Amino acid sequence: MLIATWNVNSIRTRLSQIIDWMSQVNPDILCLQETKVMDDSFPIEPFKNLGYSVEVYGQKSYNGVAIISKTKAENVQKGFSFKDYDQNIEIFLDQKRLISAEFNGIKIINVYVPNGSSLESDKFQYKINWLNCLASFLNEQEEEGKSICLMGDFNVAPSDLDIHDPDKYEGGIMASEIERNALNNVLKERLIDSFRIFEKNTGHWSWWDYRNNAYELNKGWRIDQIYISKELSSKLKSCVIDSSPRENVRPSDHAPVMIDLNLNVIDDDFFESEDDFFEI
DNA sequence: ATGGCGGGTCTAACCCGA
Repeated sequence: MLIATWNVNSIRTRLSQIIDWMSQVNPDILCLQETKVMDDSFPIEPFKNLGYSVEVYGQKSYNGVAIISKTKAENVQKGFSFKDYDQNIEIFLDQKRLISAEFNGIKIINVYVPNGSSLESDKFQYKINWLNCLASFLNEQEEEGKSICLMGDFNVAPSDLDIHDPDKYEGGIMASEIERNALNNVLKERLIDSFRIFEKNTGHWSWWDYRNNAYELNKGWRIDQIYISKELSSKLKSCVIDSSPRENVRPSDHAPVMIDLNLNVIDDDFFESEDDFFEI
C-alpha cells in the first residue's frame, strides 16, 4: 500500500501536476497540505475520474488539508476534538490544518503544522501550542490502540542532518530545540520517522525555497515526514522523497514523500494468536 | 538583505509562507 504526503501550495494551481503524478505513481492514499481552498470549491471531479474518493478540510486562501484515497475513508475527523486537552483548542479551529481517517484499521493523520515565522513571533507560540495539542490528540489515539500513520508538513527539521546548512540555520525557525522538543513530545516512543529507517545520511530534502535558486543549488530542508507506529515498521518496505515534481514548470516548493507498507506481512502477534487457537 | 519567489485576494505602498 502506497501512502504519500505532499504540500502542494494551492490545489487549484497545482491540480494538473498532482493528477499527472498520481497517474504515474498510483498511490493508495495521498495526503495534501496547503490546498488553500474552501471545501465547496475543491476540485473533486479530476480525482473521482481517476477512481479516488476525496475528504477535504479547507479554508479560503490559507492552510487546508485533504485525503485522497482509492478506498473510502472511515471515521473521518476534521480538526482537534474537544476532549482532555491541556490547551484551549478554540483558537485552533479557524486554521484548517488537521484531518484524519481510517483505512484497513490504520489511522491516517494528515497535518500541516504552523510555520511559526520566527522564534520571537506570536506565531511561534501558536506553533508550539498547536504541536502540544497534536500531542494530546495522539495520546487519545493511542488509548484507542490503533496503528497510526502521522504524516504531513511539520515545518520542523528533526535534526541537523535535515538542513542543507545547519551552521547557518540551527537554533532558528524550523530548527530550534523548542520546536524539536515539541515534535518529540508528539512522537514520544511510539512513532518512528519512516525515512530514517532507510537513510542515515544528510543531503535529502523535501522542501526548497522558491528564492535564490535553492532547488538548482540543492539547498533544501527535510520538513515533510511520515511517522508510523512501531508495530508497522515490520511492514515498511520503503520511504522515498520524489523530487521530480519540483522540476515541473510552476512547481510546489515541496516534494511528495511516500512509504510502501506491505500489509500482507504477518507479524509475530498474529502467529502467537494462531498458536493459541490451535492449542485449544 | 525592508532582499530574493510564488501562492492567495481587498489586484497593492497588500498578506503569507519557510
